[in-house]
Amino acid sequence: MAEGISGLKRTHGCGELDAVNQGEKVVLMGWVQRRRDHGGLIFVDLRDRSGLVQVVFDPQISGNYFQKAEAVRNEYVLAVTGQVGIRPEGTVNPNMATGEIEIYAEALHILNTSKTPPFYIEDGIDVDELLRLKYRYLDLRRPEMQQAMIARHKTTIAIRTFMDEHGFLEIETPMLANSTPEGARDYLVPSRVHPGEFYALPQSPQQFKQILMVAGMERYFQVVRCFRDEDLRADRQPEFTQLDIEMSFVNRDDVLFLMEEMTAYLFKKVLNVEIITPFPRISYEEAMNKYGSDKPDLRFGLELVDVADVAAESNFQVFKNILAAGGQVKGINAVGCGHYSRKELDDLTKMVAIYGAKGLAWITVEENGVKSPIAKFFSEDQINRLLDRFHAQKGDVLLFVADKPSIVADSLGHLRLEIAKRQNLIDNNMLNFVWVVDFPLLEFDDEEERWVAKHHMFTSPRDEDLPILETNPGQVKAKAYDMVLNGVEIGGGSIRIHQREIQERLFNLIGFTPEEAREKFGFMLEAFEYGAPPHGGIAFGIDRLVMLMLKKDSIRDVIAFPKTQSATDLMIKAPGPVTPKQLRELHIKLNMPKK
RNA sequence: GGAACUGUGGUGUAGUGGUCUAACAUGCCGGCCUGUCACGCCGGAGAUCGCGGGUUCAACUCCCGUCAGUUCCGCCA
Repeated sequence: MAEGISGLKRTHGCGELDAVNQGEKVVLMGWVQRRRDHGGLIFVDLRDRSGLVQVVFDPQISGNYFQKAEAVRNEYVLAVTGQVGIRPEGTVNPNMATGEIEIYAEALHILNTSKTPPFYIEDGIDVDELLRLKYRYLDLRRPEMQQAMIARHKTTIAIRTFMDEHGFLEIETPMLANSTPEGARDYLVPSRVHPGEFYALPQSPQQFKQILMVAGMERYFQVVRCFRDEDLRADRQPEFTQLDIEMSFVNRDDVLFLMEEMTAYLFKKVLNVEIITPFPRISYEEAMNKYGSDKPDLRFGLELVDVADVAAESNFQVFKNILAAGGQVKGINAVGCGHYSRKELDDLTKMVAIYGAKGLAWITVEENGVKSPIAKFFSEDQINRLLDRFHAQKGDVLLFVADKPSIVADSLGHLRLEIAKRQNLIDNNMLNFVWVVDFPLLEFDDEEERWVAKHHMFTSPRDEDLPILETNPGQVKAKAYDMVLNGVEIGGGSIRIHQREIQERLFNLIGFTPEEAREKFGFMLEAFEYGAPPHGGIAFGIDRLVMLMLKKDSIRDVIAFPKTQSATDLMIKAPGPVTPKQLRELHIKLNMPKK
């Protein structure tokens, strides 16, 4: 049934046509979106990447091709030859970009037939993710997915243009690299030539880009795939694309200013949106204190407020005990949630329990006074001070969590987001950029009982903190920075260590023996002795960036072939078994758990 | 490693222990129709209710296990 394309040359995209093309003879090629057979007249909406156009089969004009059009079904691939015409009075479709015109078909070639697809190819479908991923080639035919791929393409093109214009070189770094200590699990690749040895797919080209600075490349970037063998989330895939950047002879602000300029350029090029620069900066400490998060969403208020002083004066033993043990008592004002039922408050309690909070105390502000299970532990004056501090009005409810600082921040930080969502406090059209700076260099890992790098171990401490590096590691701040958009971390980087002596001190601090340091990073320590320039950089998550640009909820919607939460590809069925021969060549013997 | 939600014709859903011999919409197939655009009208086909076990006189429905998808916690320098 399918016919060849011989002698036919496509003249236009379906969506490119317009009233100005009236009278033109065109050849269109595309897929059948829908067929409406009226017996004596057949309409076919033909779709290609550019859009839709209505094709009319009329026996007077189409002759024998009319009978052929009767056999056409959804997703058939057609070549239509015909004339562009203005639609008759009263038949214009204002919902269609090409609704003023239609194509009077003079010839029809069926280039291919199609089975009935498992789901209809249109935007806004409500279909199981499993089906979409199994039939990804059909899912990707949907206009919104095509738009996502186009936006992604525009983003990377704009990145390359901007970087080129600012003196950056795109340099490729190896995919087959080494497993590194710290950080995420590596994807390993067995070496056939070196039995028992493995490459690792890069989690990021961190070391290579720093070596490129030592190598005098001065300004490097790369749009690069990175791999992390960790569990997935809506915004985390095992392989993801990073815009990796490194620059020599710069300080922190040089990097921040240039990256703001680049971000504004991208949003202008891709979305035609003006971004105001410079972006506000907020310290890690302030972000954690006010928003309970190192990636605060500043599109709304609902700041966290410390009430330790009032709690300490009260008779509420639960709060007092936690404070005595070094904990915090903080709260937020859930504005307008005063009507919440006991059940709704219990649901919020369950929500904060996810983040480790053992309870949620509440004070509801009513017409005359407050209602609260904990009010009896507070004097009237103490209650009034609390209400003042939160600017609480009638109809509000104050929500408190008392626990160790990390749990208070985590639970109230998420509660803040939840209340904002419920109360519709988030303007979906707002683009709120912020730099989070002055991260701690290190954090203490309770499990391993040692200091670990918060960003990574090549991040430079602030110069003024160098003297206390060994004596008070917890107080040392890093020359690190994250770019946050609407509460999502889209980029992170730092000024790096470029001196062997400081790098060795850091390795030592995080518990590397000199032997381990030499074994894993000897090449870097050595390179630093050959005139390493001061340098720093940043890496952006392109998937997340495009996701936010397009207001999608998952990076899967901006990745052509993403994986499911269990890290499988449902279309190609990866991962899969390999043959015994392949295993033998790799000197690998499987040791599977017995079922 | 853990928690929650979901799984019923191709698709999306309804059905919470017994006329369920599984309903509705859409899609699909056939017929009619020259201005539709989610075309309309008439007719038809299509489901061992994810899989395995258990409880019960009786299970789509309750219980246990398991698989898959999603969201989240841990994890993600």
